[in-house]
Amino acid sequence: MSDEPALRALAASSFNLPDLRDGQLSGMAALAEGRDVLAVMPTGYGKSAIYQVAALHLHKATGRPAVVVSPLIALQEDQLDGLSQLLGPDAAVAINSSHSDAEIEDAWRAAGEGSAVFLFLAPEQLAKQATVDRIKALDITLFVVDEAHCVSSWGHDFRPDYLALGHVRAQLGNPPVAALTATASPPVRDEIMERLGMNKPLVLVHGFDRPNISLDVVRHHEDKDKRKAVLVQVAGLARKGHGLLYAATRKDTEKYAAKVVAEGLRAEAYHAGRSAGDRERIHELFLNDELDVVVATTAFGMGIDKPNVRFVVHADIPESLDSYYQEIGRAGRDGAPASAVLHYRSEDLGLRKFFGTHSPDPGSLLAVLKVLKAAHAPTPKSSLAELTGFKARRITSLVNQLEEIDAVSTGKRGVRLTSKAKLPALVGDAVELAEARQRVDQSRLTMMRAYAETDGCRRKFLLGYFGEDLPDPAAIVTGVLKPPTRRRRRSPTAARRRPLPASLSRCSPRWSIRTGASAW
DNA sequence: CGGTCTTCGTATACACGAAGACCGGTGCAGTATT
Repeated sequence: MSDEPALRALAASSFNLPDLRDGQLSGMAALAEGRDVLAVMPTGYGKSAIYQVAALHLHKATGRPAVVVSPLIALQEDQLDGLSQLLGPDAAVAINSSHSDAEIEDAWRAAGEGSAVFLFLAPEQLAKQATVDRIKALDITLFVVDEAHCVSSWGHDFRPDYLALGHVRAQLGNPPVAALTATASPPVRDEIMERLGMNKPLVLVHGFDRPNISLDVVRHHEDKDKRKAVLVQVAGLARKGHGLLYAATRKDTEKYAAKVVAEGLRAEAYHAGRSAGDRERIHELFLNDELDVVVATTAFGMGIDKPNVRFVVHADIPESLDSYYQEIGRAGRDGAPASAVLHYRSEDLGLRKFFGTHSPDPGSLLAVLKVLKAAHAPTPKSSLAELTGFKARRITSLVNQLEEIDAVSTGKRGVRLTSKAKLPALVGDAVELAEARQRVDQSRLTMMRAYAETDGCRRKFLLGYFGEDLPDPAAIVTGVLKPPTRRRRRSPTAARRRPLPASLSRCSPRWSIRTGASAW
């Protein structure tokens, strides 16, 4: 902990952060000492500062950079801008498809020559062995995984390269990992730690309880009635403040947006089918208070930090409480009252089941195994794609599945068959795993459904979901007091003491989780 | 799985319901085309 004063000074001098919040300093210190850190904190809490200050500290000592894996190019570029303003033009560089070859070479050079403190990449870049080799040569100080819940929620199918990050880290010589996320229930945290091969990480969980957000569910029988009620409610809320309406499909975002506009309000539909220009424009308008409502699919959200969002209404149920918490967490960041309302019909669960279900594919698994068996040597994924006729992404997904049952392993020279079992037996195991995953998806949805259908206190339900496995029992505290094992001084927390909003008055305040930091 | 759109049959109303097909989220990278 000897570095703490230096880290504190660096945070103040280089990042304009004279006051650090709970968990920030201990996270920085752990990383600076070479310990893995999992930080679970809402957007705007300051979790990025944890790795940024630590990386700058380590860079000053060694001249070597930190790698930051970040899922969206737009997010990377935002962070690049911010860091460049604070630390100078070359301090942060990015390797992604939005840059020319020349720019990318400049970035590598900046990282190699010691001017770059941060090297940003998407996980797909790390699927290329040449990229991993170049990073290995940089001897990086930290391996940062931003939006780490993507490891669990996107990794299995949508962006399978997330699952390989643990291997990448191993190939890099196991540098300390900083995994950051705004929401992760205990099972998701476990999966992040396992996938990234984290070793006794410092787990920091802060800022979960958001007492200024009221939680409501409106149940409906008929689809038509639900649509009307959503519209009436959003129109009413939007006359008093800005907010978000989440819908499940692109088409519905367009329909709702048109109706909200017909009510005389400023609204736009936002989804991945809109042009990059439109998406950027809508984002800007919303941040500048020039839109009353953004009607969006799940495409809208990551990286959005607007303090005065007054409501988040869901026209359709999300696929998990993790997603729901992340989405409603965009409300009320300024601490003023905000509403989160879920409009629920049990029939809406059908669409979520459709989205979540990925049936196992025994034929494709067998095809990959056959090629590997015939090869007798490590086969690069690119060759596997050629030999089987599958696309590279499909190969990554299939190899991930086979790797999870220890049928194959991925090394520097490619994928090889490591199991001596008969191929159909291996396929059977992989199918069983896929089915188990379907059951997990199902149980996540079941929890979401239970939230929608509970007659009890929803805040208690939500905090129970996220906090049930907090390692330190003292982390669950009574009211808003800090655990007695920590410093007795009460002034900082007492100052934050606030009465519960009327809508939450039925809730037992002892479920208020103020802080939970612990060593695992 | 449920909602929506299309087609078709009925049977003579210029519609209307039933049956069946189809569609549905999130982004990277790399390639082809202006």
